[in-house]
Amino acid sequence: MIQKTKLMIIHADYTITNNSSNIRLFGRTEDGKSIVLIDNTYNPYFYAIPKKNNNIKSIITNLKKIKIDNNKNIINIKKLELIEKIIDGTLQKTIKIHVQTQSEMPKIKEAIKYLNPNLDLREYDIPIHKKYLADKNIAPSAWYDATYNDEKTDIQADITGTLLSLKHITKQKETPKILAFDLETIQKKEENIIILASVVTNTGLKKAIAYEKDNYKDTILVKNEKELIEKLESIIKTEDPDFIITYNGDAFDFPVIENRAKKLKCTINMGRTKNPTTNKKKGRFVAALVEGRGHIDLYQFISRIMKATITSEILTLNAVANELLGLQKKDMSWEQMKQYWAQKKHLDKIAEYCIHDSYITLKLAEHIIPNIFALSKLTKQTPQDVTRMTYGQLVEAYAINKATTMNIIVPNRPTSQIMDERNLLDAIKGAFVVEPIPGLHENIALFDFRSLYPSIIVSHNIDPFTIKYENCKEKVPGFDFCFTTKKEGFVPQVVKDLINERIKIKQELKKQKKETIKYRDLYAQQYALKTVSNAFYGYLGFAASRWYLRPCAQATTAFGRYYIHKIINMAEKENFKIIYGDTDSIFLKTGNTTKEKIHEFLNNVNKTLPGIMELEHEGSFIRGIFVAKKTGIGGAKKKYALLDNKGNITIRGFEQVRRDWSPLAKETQEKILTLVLNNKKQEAINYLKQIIKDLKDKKIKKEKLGIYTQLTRSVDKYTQIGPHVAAAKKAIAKGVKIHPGQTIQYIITAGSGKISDKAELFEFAKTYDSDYYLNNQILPASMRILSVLGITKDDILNKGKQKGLFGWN
DNA sequence: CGATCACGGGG
DNA sequence: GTGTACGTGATCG
Repeated sequence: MIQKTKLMIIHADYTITNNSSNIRLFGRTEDGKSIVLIDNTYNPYFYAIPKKNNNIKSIITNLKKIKIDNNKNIINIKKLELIEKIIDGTLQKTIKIHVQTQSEMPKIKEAIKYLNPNLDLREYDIPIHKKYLADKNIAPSAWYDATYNDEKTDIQADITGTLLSLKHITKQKETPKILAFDLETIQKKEENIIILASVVTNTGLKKAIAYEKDNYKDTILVKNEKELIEKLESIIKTEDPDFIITYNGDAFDFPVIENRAKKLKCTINMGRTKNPTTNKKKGRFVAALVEGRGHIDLYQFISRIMKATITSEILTLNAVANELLGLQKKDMSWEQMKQYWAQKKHLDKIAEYCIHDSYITLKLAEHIIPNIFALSKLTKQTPQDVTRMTYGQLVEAYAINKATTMNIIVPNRPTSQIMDERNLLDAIKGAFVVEPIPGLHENIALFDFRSLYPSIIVSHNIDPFTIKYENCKEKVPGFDFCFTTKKEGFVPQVVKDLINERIKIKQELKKQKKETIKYRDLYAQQYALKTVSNAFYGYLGFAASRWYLRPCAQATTAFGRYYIHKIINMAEKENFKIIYGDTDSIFLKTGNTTKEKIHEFLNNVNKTLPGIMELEHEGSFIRGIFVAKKTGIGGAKKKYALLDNKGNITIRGFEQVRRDWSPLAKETQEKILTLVLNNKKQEAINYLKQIIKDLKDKKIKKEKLGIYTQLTRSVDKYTQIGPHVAAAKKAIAKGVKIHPGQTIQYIITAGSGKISDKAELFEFAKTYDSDYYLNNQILPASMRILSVLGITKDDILNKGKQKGLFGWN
């Protein structure tokens, strides 16, 4: 029976059943029902472009004859069409080749290549469901009016059916059902075993699952770990969320579940289809994909996309939730949890901790999902895909969609050979960098170009089909070519649309009240537009790019260097001192300059800039510390810390917060940085001296000196014996069992020889090596900051002035 | 010095 | 679904 509904599409994929192609659209209806609509009318296709002088008719006749014997199944081309497409800027006759299923595509492609090697094959390397969304102009996470035929399938959903039609509608409210879960684990032998889990939904569920008894709140007690996993699965199935949310679930929670499920002999399926949940390799990462729902791993999205706008240097759940929401995790250290579990005490505290983690993850998802949806709509990728895409991939998806609507054939992905060739070329000359003047500076103004590279691409019409090598009025600085402004190129056109759309939305944004849904969504939209337009330049010069346009990338950075130079010259004329400049931003020492003067400077600069280019006053700071780059050639590293008049500290590049540093080194660096930025230089020095004294007097607690490092393999597989390997080897000799993948804690003990000679497992360490912790941990971490204030190691160690304050030798 | 190994997130 | 993706610092040899 023909039915009608309004639905929000949350996920899409492609399957082959009974040798026919199915696009599955998963969604949620207006009245909260889960729905799956299947489109079985769409067949995969690709293009074959004949050479200009080829006889197209005879090519088509030959193609029609293709018959491949594939295990008694005869494969042939389903349909051939002769159409016109834009290829390399001009309209050309093109053969569109439809096939039955994606799996037949490579075989037919082979056959065509064999029969007619001159044909240029295109668009065979775009996943089918992505092509479908581009062709039909369907955006996931948007709302549609659908008509469908009611039909039963084996997919778990309130409504299933065959899609008849789909029409986009505007709808403001988007409230998908989301569920966050979290695991607590303990390392046992080579494995992480699950001790507790928690689930929180945006419809009010808040539960922990445990299998050891205690006085819990909001906790379901099951018999064992296996039942815990099964309970988690069954809760997810009953709750039937559109999105499963985790924080680092790709790399941790899902692989742990998969491993344990295998060991405990149960299969795990959190999805809507009959296929089990799998962890798929994607390059050096693993993605945990749940069929029929989206698995959104917030960490993936934050570390790839939102990192650029987050001030925190570390991206732990605690740091990110604290910055974006003001929420913090409950206080419980890793060691503490291990102890509770070993003693089977305070397990209720672990449950509380775990529920709170899920809760924070859910709140973070509610905050971030508008951004994910906006990017999803813009690039027509599913939210699940968007959260795992890099900038380059987002640009590529956007460009593929644009090309499709403009009747342009998408260039192929480069072969690995071509990529190697591209990588062998000299690196494209990058941005201009003014080395920072090291030290503590007062009254700093930060200026940056609004979307420098996109605005250069548009203002100078940078595109492969607008390049001119003759009759140039204004050449690209340092190159012998220019770009004609007579006709607009594909790249500038696409980038201009993105920029104009963003300007429109930002104007609309001004009219809206903050804290409203409308405001939130518009903000997310402009953020998505900014994300994609800013990434365009990088994509032009990226070796794996379908639109690899080396001269265009070169021209873009050349103009970038030209304009930043120009600003610097203008600033110097105004007697502003340049503290640091990089790519699109400069830090100026403003001294006693008034706000008016600063704005006058800004206006003067902007009058000289062409097209849509614009310099902005990003902010002023009362104090900042800048560090010269440590070594050699290449781009300078961003390394500075700033303090604004509200007491906010922005830190860039002091990324020493790693687990292979001792807590003492981390704490000391943090403390010193805060003191220095608050103009308490002497206190910082005193603090450091006190730490050093305590270290020498053996007053430092052992816990502050432990260093965590993972053994990635068994100890006999190492060619280089580092401290962690040496410590492990000694422990094994004493009968301790250490497994590959285990993270060990060690201490550098007193003694002589190499560092690794002195490394002992935490539990065996009776002493510590003050010199090591001083010279290899505390001093490097602290001096990175103090040295820019002109303080030397000798000043700290009181060398040369009075001999050994605490009797070093 | 170059080669090797680890970090990131999670627990 | 054909993506084997980074960029940087510490220690060994």
